[in-house]
Amino acid sequence: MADPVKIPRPTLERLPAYYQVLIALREHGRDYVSSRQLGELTGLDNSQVRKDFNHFWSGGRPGRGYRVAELIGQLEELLGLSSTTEAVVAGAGRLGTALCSYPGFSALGLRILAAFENDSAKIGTEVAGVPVLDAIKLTGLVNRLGVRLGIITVPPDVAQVVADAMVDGGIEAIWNFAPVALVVPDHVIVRTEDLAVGLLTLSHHLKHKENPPMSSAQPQDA
Amino acid sequence: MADPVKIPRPTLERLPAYYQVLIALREHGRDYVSSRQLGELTGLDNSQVRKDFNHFWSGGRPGRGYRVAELIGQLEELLGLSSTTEAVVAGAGRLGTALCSYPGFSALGLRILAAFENDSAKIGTEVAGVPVLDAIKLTGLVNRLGVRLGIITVPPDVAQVVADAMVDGGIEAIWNFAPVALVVPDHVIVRTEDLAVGLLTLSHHLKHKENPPMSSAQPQDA
DNA sequence: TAGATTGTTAATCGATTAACAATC
DNA sequence: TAGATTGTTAATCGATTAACAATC
Repeated sequence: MADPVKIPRPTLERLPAYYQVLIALREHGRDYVSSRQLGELTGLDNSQVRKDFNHFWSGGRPGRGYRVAELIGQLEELLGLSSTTEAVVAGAGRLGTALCSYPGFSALGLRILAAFENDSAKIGTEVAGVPVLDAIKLTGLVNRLGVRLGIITVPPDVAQVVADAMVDGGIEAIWNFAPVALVVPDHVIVRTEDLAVGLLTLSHHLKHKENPPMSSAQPQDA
Repeated sequence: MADPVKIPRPTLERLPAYYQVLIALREHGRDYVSSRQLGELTGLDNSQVRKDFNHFWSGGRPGRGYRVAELIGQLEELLGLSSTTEAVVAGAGRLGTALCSYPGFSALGLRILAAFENDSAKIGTEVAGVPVLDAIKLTGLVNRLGVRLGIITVPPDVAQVVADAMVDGGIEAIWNFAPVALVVPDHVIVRTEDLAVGLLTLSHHLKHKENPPMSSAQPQDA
């Protein structure tokens, strides 16, 4: 396991894009891919592609490029896709259920064990095979099963309470979809997925029509 | 309107956080706020807070700070919140309907006019007051109403087709929730909201438990 | 006035891009 | 071998942080 890998955040956030492109390349039967091709496919500089990979791996073959299967394996190892991550969802509203049934997650190694709700009408039902349980059971179940990741899709005003319950149960990472800054102990990591950021970025660009925001990649065919 | 404002992306992405905190401060009846307080509330450096604001406004009062109401007004103007942005959603699945009923959007000036679907069972229904229409009508309606923003929540394999239909209708900005890189003309801006990025970032951190990802702000009370 | 906090310049830090010798 | 592409160092660029005179 010994893994002192320290990846810069910008690099880390680009890795999923490489991963998706590589999966597609593998499906097309491609054996090797060069940093230049990968750069075209993701809209990134080829020099940056090489630099990104070299943060965790230097297995490219000069003159040939990277072996697709090998690179995928490295990324899966690094990103934790080689093992399953179990998670619980707090909130079985529209967003919560959308996440429970999001098809891409299983391929990314995410397994949602249960959703938690206050609304008694929903308790006892199932969403896409995920049982909806009473919110008061959250801490206990998380603790008992040793779940490390909690996903929050409840309204903003109760998000902190839910986060506290998760932390009590031993959750180590929180994926927060409520637009609030959560207060958690230092050992717990939080990633807030604030839709307002995306929306406001777009409406700002719409208003001052000029340079585009991120991810306007111009992929070409492989 | 004359607005040659050129805001660096990192700054632009922090503005929504300031905005949310400011709204909360206004509700608490606060008149003034300093860059130091704002920094504590958002987890950012106070120097950075001032620098961010000075990209578009230098209306702070030395010795006092920023007038909350005034700053909110500036942000609303800059981010395009002072006017409504009309949008359509392609895909009335769980994620599409979740977005249609997302309560925070109206406060951000977003108005979803319609959702579009292929599934005839859903066509003709309503989601949170938003009519679900036949997908073949997308281009026509977008064109007729002059809608500028399109939101894509369809499965990855049809996302490009949907994007093309939007572009044909005259859409200028696409908020893409499908994990694919869309190919669009230069004048159309795309923001892809890829959940894989968030998930993989978290699972990576979980695996190599170390420094936390973004937005672990430690807000204090105002 | 004295104290606080701004706007802005300068110093630091880190990330991106360019360049190229090493090597398949 | 000749051609291609890597890994890595150096150069550039831009963003963050520190510092402070101006000013309310």
